Amino acid sequence: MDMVADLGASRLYRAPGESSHQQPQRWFNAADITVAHQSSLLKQLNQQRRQELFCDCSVLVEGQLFRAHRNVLFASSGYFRMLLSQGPNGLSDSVNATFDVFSPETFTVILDFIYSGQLDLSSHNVIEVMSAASYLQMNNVINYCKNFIKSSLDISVKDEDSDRCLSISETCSFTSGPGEENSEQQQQGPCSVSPPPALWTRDNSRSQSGFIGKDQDQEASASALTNPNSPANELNTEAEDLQDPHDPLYTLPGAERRRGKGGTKRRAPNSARSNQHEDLDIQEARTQKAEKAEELYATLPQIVGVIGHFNKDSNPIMRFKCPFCTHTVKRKADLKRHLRCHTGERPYPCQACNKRFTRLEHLRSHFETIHQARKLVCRKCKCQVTEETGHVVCEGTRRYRMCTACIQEVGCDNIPMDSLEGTNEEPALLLGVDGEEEGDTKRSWMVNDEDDLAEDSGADLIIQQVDDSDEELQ
DNA sequence: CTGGGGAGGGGGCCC
DNA sequence: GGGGCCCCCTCCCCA
Repeated sequence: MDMVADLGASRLYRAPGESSHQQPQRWFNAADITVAHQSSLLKQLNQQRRQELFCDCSVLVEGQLFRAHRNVLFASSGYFRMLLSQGPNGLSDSVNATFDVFSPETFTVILDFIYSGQLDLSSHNVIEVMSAASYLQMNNVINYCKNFIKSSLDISVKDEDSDRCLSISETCSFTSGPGEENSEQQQQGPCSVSPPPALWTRDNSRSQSGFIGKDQDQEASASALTNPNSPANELNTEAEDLQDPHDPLYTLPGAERRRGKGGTKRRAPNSARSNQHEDLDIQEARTQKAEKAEELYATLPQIVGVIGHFNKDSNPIMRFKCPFCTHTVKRKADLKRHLRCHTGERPYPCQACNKRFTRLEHLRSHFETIHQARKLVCRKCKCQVTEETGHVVCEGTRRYRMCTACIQEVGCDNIPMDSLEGTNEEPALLLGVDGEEEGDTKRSWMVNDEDDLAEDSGADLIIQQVDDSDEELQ
């Protein structure tokens, strides 16, 4: 094979047996050759695995036996790296691993990915695959799952792009590195100088550039897949790598909040309603988000239970692991609560300012602080006031208290005072999902305290605990 | 630029 | 399992 051109890092080679005067010439890129070789090697290893040739590692998943090569597992999974490196060097005996925290079907997907670079994800298996990948410390698989979920749920991007909203029921298949499909594409001609990007193939044949190009994160991820030196492609050896806060793919809704909080805060409560179309889009997106979050929750119980810790008697303690991060909790209910920070679900809207919250207690706290002026502290001089001395001042939907002295100092004319005494206005209500008043339990934090509320009852404020879909209908 | 305070969010845990 | 409380942390605003 003659080297005919040197394009820096990318060298071109002429195919064997072809002279320079033969037409048409077939040029080979050095990267193409590498990729083709990797593909061929992986294929070979996969064949050996299927024929159980040279397999020196047995993995038992819920009673089903998988045979594999320990060096392949070692190179692919931080868990196996840890497991295999604990054994004596030069071990000739086969190594066994047993798992009960994920299903054989899930491990099949993982193993197929290890040996082919293709990850068969669907809405039905993505959570379980992600959880298993997290357990096995396979960062690249986690990232693919994140991308899949991100594109399906569109959970972490506030500006919902309807073009990118994929149906979660669609099946998706990722190809990483030198897969068969890749190599086919690469041999299309001499023009392919750079390595082909990772394939994102979907049933509806969404164009890869169209999808990836809209999101730099995804683009980075795609290039990382093809670049063996990319940090995202490096195999994880550190536990903390599982949730890298600097990982561009790991955009927590919480992080989004922190970045965008100021903007949201500055926005007038009703400004969002200025554009009816925008409103409808947001409502539609919220409905989708809530539905998909529900679908996500529905898949959880079978996969998140892991035994990760031991108590003082060395008995295992069951903990529930978040499929999105390394966080574990004792109770499934706590996990469900935690998951809201990943799904972006905010089921508790404040009817006074439309702000939404992940928890009822946060809504309550917000309402009491912002709209009820429950704090018996003068906002100006911070002195303690009473129901009598602390006059409630209205500022839009916001209310706070000021002492008599501060009010006189500022000047009564400048302050919109709350005309509470003798008002006939409706007290604040907490309504149920269907718009009816809820029982005493849920009303207690707002309505039972009639004495406190008497002063604030001028607010025609209604708080509803509704789910998204209900709210959209209003 | 910096520190304090307000507001919001998340985790642990009890009822 | 849900509700609620407490605590801590982060972010933003403002003086």
